[in-house]
Amino acid sequence: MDCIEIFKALSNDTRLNILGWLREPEKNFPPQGESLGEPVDLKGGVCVSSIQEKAGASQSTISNYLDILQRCGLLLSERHGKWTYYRRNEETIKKLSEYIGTRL
Amino acid sequence: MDCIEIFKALSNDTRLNILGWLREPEKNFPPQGESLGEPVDLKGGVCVSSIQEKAGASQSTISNYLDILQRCGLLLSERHGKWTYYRRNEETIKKLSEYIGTRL
DNA sequence: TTGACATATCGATAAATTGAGATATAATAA
DNA sequence: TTATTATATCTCAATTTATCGATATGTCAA
Repeated sequence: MDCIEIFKALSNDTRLNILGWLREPEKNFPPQGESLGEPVDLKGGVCVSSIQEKAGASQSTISNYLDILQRCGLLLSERHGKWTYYRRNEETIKKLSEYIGTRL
Repeated sequence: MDCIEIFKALSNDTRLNILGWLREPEKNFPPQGESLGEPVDLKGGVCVSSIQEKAGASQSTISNYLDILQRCGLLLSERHGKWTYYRRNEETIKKLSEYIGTRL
C-alpha cells in the first residue's frame, strides 16, 4: 500500500466524491449493465460515462481520475463488452483506515 | 475538517514521517526544553530545529511543512521563548480516522 | 467490413506545488 | 544596545498536477 500515492489521489474533490458515490452505486447512478446480453454480476461497478455525467468533467479527465484511483488500489475495474465498470476496493480502504488509526 | 487540505498535507514522505515521529517524541528526539528557565509542560511538543535535524531538509522547508500540518489541524504548536514546540493534534487525527472508516 | 459507441491515451497549456536560499521577525543573552 | 539564536516569511526556478481537445483502441452491430 503506497500511502503517498493514495493521499495524492484523495487530494481532489471530484475523486473524493467518486469514492463516496460508489459507496452506494444504486443510489447515486442509473442502473448499470442494461445493454449487456448475458446477465453478469457487476459487483456494484459503475461505467465511466455514468460517473462522468455525475461528476461533470470531461471524459478524458474522468477516465484519468479513475485510473489514478485504480493505480493506487482504491478502485477495481472490470471490463464487460464496451464498458469498464469501476467499484471500490474495500480491502485497500480498510487497510488505509487501519493505517491512519494505528500508524499515522 | 478540510479533508482535501489534510490529504494534501499527508501526500509527502517527510511530513508523514514527522507525524509518525511525533507519536513518540521522547523516543525520536533529544530532550526538549533544556534551556527553558521555568519548568514548563511541553505536552510532548518538539522544537523546529530538532525536527529539522531529524528530517534533514532545510530550515525553511521544515518550518513550512510544520505550518502546513498545523493549518490543516494535524499539529498544534506552542511557543516558549525562542522555541516553537509542535505536537500532534490527536483530535483531528481521530476524526480523520473515523471519516475514512465511515464516510470515505 | 464499416460504423457507432465506450473508454483510454496523447499532447498541450495553465495553474499549483515543491523546496531552497535570502531575509525578516522575535526572543534572549551579553 | 547589539549579537546571537530560533523560527517565520518571501521569492523564485523547477517540477508536478489539472484539465481539456484530439486521437487511438477496443467492442459490438448492421
